Amino acid sequence: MRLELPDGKILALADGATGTDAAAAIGPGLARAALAVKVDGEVRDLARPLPPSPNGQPSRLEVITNRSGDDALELIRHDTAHVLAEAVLELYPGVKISIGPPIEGGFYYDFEFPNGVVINDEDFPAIEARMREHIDADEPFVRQDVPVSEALERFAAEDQDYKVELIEDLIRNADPAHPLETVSLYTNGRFTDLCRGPHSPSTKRIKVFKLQSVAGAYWRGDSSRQMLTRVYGTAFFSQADLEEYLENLERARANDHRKLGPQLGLFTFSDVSPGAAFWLPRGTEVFNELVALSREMGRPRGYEEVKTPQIYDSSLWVTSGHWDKYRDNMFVTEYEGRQMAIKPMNCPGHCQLYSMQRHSYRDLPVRYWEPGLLHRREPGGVLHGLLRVRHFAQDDAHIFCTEEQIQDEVAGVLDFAFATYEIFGLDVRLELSTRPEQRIGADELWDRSEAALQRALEAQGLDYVVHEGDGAFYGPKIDMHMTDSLGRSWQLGTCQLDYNFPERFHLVYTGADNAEHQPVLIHRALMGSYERFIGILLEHFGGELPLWLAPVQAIVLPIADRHLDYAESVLTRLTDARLRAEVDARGESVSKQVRDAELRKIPYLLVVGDRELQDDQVSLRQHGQGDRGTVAVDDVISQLGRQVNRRSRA
RNA sequence: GCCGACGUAGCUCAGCUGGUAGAGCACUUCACUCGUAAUGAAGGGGUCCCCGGUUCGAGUCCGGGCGUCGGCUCCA
Repeated sequence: MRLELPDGKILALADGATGTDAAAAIGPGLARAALAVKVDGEVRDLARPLPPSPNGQPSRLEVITNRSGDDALELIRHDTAHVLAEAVLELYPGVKISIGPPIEGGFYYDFEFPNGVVINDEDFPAIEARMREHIDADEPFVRQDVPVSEALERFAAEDQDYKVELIEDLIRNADPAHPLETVSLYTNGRFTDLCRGPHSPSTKRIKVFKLQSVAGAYWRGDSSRQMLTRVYGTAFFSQADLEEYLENLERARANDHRKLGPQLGLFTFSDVSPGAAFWLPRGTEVFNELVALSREMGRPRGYEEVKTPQIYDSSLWVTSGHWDKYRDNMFVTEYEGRQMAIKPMNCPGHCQLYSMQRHSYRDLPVRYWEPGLLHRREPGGVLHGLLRVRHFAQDDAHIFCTEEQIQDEVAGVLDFAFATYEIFGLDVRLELSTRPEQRIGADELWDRSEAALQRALEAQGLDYVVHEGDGAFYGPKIDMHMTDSLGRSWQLGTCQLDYNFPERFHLVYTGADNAEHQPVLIHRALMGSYERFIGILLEHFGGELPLWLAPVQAIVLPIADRHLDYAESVLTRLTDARLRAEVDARGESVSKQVRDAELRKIPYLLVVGDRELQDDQVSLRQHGQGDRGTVAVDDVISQLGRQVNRRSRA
């Protein structure tokens, strides 16, 4: 067989040659360092025969070593997961093992511990020590392809119910034309696991590893099933790499908005209202700037601001379908014998508002925008700083349009979204979510809606992934996602196409034919919730918000008390120019004032002393950039003003 | 909601095996009036998350609740 190496050379080997043979043929050093081979993109064990190339062309072959980056890390992390299971089985007799894949940054393994056994991170040292023994023992990973019946018997005999279930599912899900005959098992030491592979040659290839945390995780991700104990860990080829990884994690934690927010005096939380932020004056400034941005950008795009009630009769929620599907997640109240609910979303209110007017086709699209306050009864376990709250405001709009206008409107929403994200330099990922199992409306309407959204995405040549079944109960949607400081993904914007609410609310417009027609509804939010958006922004900027958004844009630092009057006069001029500024009047040393202002990440520090006072100047210092020299007060004001007006990011 | 951990001053944390609470920062006052990342001294400040229990005695042990954190499930 012929193989093409990364440098373009062609390697000829006998048929049936293994990955080991290939590595050895290239060089003895490589053979020693080899962990696996990658053939036409598929990572395979060294010991396995290389697959015949599909079309007579040479297969592309790459030998994976510890310098192969993620491919190599994934291998040893998967190896480490096996060693973890091996150690846990020995230390906790009766434990049932389920699955243990490599993941971004590490691996996990899920266990069911025997009754009454609870483990936590205090148990890690003992488990790690046992793992270390197996690694030092240099146990080879041996692959065996065995008949399914044999595998089933084996795991049933060991009471490994989860493995039995996995094999049974593999059998069930196999292509009927090619029923499953064998499954692969990997053995290292006395431990054998059902596993697709691949693995490195032996446990000795794991250099450094660390168990990180335990967590609960449902078997097969199904909340109606057994909760297992998941142990997370990671592995690297060197101690230095591990340490760098841990330091990065630590740094990311410093950028956590839950830390930055209170630190910068933006918001806090209190037990008296879990899941709802208390916005301090500085945070409220930031919040209001974002609302102003939405308003300012929406106006020329034809959005009209409206205000709708917070609390509605349950009949409205029955009409919208929320009463059936989401009542448990709404705050319900009652007075004067009427059942009421606080709005968890704005759409029913906007539909109600639309329905109370007459609309001509000439008026469409109607675009109602409202930075509406919403409350959702989120279960306690899901709350997360500003990113998942019970009380929040959305930059929510509802577009009522004709079917012919859908393409343009969705395109307009996407343009608006990208224009917004561009201001902050945010990269978003697009997801198209299609009809969920629990839904309202005819399938034919869903067909049209999904197709329309897909066309809009493709017309603009945008990259997106499809999430089957993740749509809203009333329509499919395009979601825009961002990642937080710890790599978790959060939805910001959404654009949802809905034929259902217009029908349920009997929405109409008068067409050119003087007959009544039903409009289509587009739900959209771009920042998502202002709360979540601020959380993401704080992490994105590491707390160093751009000048236009900074809660305090400039602080005047008097060198001595005799400069206080001058400092105050500079402050007045800054404030008159609509800049958010302060004077540090504490009488501390300049060094101390500078330090504190830098820690508060205030963009500009204006130091004033005898020299500046004389010439109507300030000594300008920019956050993180140091001294910028002496500048006339008027120049500072106009310079900052320009920067604010441009909403520049620098 | 589920699994695990945690909950001490505004913040960050210390408080060993139960004997009635401590530091740094912040804050107040006084002195210093200072030229770009911490001037010094003194002082005020705590239902040790809440409710029960064990005990002569609970911040510390036990049970329940609430909240937070890490995950899982969910997220209109």
